[in-house]
Amino acid sequence: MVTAKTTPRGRPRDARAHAAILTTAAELVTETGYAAMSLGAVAARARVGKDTIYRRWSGKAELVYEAVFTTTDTAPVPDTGTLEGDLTVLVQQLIDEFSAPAAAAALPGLLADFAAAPELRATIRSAFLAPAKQRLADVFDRARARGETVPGVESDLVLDSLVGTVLFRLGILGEPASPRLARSVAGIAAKGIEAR
Amino acid sequence: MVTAKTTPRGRPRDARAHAAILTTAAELVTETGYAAMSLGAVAARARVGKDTIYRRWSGKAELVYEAVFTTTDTAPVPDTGTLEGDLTVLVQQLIDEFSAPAAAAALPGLLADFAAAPELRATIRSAFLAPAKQRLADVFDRARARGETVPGVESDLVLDSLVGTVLFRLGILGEPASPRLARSVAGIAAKGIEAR
Amino acid sequence: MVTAKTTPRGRPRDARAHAAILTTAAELVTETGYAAMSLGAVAARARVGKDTIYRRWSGKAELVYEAVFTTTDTAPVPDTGTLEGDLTVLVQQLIDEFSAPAAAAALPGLLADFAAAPELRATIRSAFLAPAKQRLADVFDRARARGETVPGVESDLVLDSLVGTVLFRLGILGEPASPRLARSVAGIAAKGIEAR
Amino acid sequence: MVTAKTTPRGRPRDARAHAAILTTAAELVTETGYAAMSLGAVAARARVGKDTIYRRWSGKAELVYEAVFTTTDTAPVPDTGTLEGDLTVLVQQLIDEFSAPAAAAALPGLLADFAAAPELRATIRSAFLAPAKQRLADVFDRARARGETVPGVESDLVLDSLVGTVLFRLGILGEPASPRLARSVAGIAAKGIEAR
DNA sequence: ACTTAACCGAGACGGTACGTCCAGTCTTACT
DNA sequence: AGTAAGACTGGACGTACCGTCTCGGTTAAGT
Repeated sequence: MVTAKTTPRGRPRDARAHAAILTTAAELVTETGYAAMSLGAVAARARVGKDTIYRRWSGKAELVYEAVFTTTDTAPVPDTGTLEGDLTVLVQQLIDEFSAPAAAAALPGLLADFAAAPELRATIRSAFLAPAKQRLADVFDRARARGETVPGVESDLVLDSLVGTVLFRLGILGEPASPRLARSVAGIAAKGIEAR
Repeated sequence: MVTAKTTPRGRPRDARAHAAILTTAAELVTETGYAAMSLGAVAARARVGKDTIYRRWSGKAELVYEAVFTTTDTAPVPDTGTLEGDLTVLVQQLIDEFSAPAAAAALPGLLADFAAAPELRATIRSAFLAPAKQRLADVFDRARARGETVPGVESDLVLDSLVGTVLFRLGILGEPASPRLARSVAGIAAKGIEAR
Repeated sequence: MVTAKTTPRGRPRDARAHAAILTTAAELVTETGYAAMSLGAVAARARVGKDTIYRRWSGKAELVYEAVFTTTDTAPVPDTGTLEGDLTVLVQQLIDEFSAPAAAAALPGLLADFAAAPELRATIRSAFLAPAKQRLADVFDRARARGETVPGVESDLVLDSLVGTVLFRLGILGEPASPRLARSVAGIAAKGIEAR
Repeated sequence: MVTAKTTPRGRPRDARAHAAILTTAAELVTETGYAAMSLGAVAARARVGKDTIYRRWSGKAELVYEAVFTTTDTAPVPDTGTLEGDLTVLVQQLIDEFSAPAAAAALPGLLADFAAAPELRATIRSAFLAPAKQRLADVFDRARARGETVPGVESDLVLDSLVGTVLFRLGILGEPASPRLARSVAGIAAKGIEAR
C-alpha cells in the first residue's frame, strides 16, 4: 500500500483548540441539551473562532457525536460461560454507555440529526454500532465453540434489537436504567435465539 | 364526573382552519422533513395566521404528532392462533405505521423533541404507545386462554423492545422495511417469552 | 390624482422603534465612525431586532443617510443683495451642515458606499443635493432680477464645484471649517461666473 | 544628515513578490471594487502569503493607494500662454488621472479609508496632491512672469477646489468625464482669480 | 338591533442562531 | 530574515425562525 503522504503545508492545526472544542461541546450539551446548544456558544466558551469549528466538523451533529462518543469503546468482550450471561454483560455495557450524562443529553437530538442527513446515516452503522457489533460476533463465536446451538443468526438484526430497545428506553423514553433491564432484555434475546 | 363545561363565548374556532393546518403540516413535514419545517411555513401555506396555530398547539412537536398520527390506530387485534403469528402481525402493523411517508419523515425529529421536553415525554407512552400496548395485552390474554405458557411477562418491556427495534431500523437507520423483518423480530420475541 | 391607498394589513410598524433606530444610528456613527458602526450594534443599543432594521432600510448606507441628513434642510434661501454675498451664505450653510458631528463622522464612508452602489448613486443628486440646488437656483434668479449678468450658467456644475470643494476640505482632508473659507470659495465662484 | 543605513540582515525582500502584489491589487480593485476586494484574495491571486503583504503595507488603503497611483505623475507642466489655458490642461490631467479604470474603482472607498484614519489623512496632501500642487504653482509663476495679475492667491484653496470638484463629479457622482468639463471648471477658476 | 368576546389573517416585534467572510496575527517548514 | 501556506481569534454580515403582539375585521351567542 502506497500512502500518498502529502507533506502538510502551512500552519498545522492546533491540537489544543481541537481538544478544547470537544471538551466544551460535551460540557455544553450536558448542561443545556442538544437542541439548545449552539456552535457559537461552544466557540465562545472554548475561546475559539467559529471558523475553527467549521473547519473540522461539518455541523453540530458531527461535533457532538465525536465529543460524546470518543471515550472509545474499550469495553472488554464479555466471557461468562453462557450465551445469556455474555449478552447480559453486553447489554449492560450499552446501558452504561448511553446513560452517561453527556450521552443521555445528546442522544435524542443527535439521532434525529443523523437520521435526517443521508450522508450521516451510514456513520451510525459504521462508527456508532461497529464496536458493539464486533463484541456481539465474538460472543456468538464463543457460544458456537462451546457447542451451544446458535443457528445462522442474523447478527445485525439481533444487534439492532438490543441497541434499539436500550436506546428507546433510555434515550427516548428517558426511563431510568434499572438493574434488571439488562438481564430481561438479554434473557429474551438469548432464549429467542437458542430456541429457533 | 361533573364536566364543568364552561359555555364558550365569542366566535367559535374555525374547523376549516383546524383541518387545513393539520393537512398542511403533514404535507410539509413529508416534503421537507421535520427539522426544516417551520410553523411560519405551515401558516403561510394553510393561509392561516400563526396565532391560529399557537392557539391550538403548543409547538411544532404537538402539531406534527397530531397531524401525522391521527389515522387513528384502527388496526385490528391480530388473531392467528399462535403467539408467534399474532406478534408477527402486530410487528407488521408497527412497521406499516412507521413506514408511511409522513411518519417516516416526522419520526426522528418528533421523538427527539418529545424526549427533550419533560412535559411531552409522558405523552409517548400514554398516547403514542397506548394503542399498540392494548393490542399486545390482548394477544397475551388470548395466548393464555389457549393454554400457551406466557409467564408474568413484563409487557411494557416487550412492547418497548418491539417498538424500539422497529423504530431504530426504520426511523434512525432508514433501512427498508423488508418483509422478513416482522417475522424475525416477532420470532425471537415469541420464543424468548415462551422459553422462560 | 388617484392615490391607490392600499389598506395596510397586519400589525403596523412601530414608530417608536423607527425613531429609536435612527437616533441610535446617529449616536453610534458619531461615536465610532461609519466603518466601525455595525447594524448589530445599532439593533442592540436601540433594543430592537436586526430584522426590524433590515425591514426598513436595505443596509448601513441607507440607514445612516436617513439618520444623519433628516434634520431636514430648513436653511433659508440667502438674500444679501449681491450674488457674491448670497453665495457666501450658501457655502456657509453647506459648511455648517457638513461640520455637524454626526455628518462629519458619516460623510466619507457614506459617500463611498453610495458611490459603490449604482442604485444609490442617483440618490446623491436627487436627495442629498436637491435642497442646495434649489437654493442656488433661487439665488441665480434673484441676481438676474437685480440685473446682474448671470449668463446661462450650468448650475449643476457650479453646485458640484461648491459642494465638492467643501466636502473635500472638510470631509476628506478633515481641515477645520475656517471662517474665511466660505468667503474665499464663494468669491472665486461669483467672480468667475460674472466675468464670463 | 546621517542616513543610519542599517545593514539588512537575513534574506532580502523579494522584488518580484512586491510587483506581483501591486499588479494584482490594481487588477482586483478594478474588477470587484474597493470594498469587495480583500487582502486575502490579493495574496491568493498573487501567489503570495498574506504576511508578505502586511510586512510592506499597513493595510488595504495603503496598498491600493500605491497600486493605483504609481503611474507617477509624470504629466508635464502645461504651458499654453494663458492662465485659463494652463488651468484647463491641468484640470484635464486630473480628470484623466481619476478616470482610469483602476482609479475610478478605487477612489471613493480609498478616500473614505484615508479620511477615517488620522494617520493617513496627512498623506493625501503630502503625496496625493503634491504633484498637482507643484504644477499649479508653476502655472501661477508663469502667469506672473507674463505680467498677468495673479494676486497673492491661496493656492491650496484653488487646488482643493479643482481637485474637489473633479473628484466629486467623477469619483462620487460617477458622471462621465465630459470633454467640456475641464474648460468649464478651469474657466470659472481663472476668471475668479483674475477678477479679484 | 346591539353588545360582547373570542376568533381570524397579516405581518411587525425582540431575540437568537445560523454559516460565511474578512481582518490581522501566528506558526509551520523551507529558502 | 524572508517566504508560501494556511490555521488562529474575533467579529460583522444578512437570513431565517421562534413565539408574542397588534392591527382591522369577522362571527357567533346573549341580550
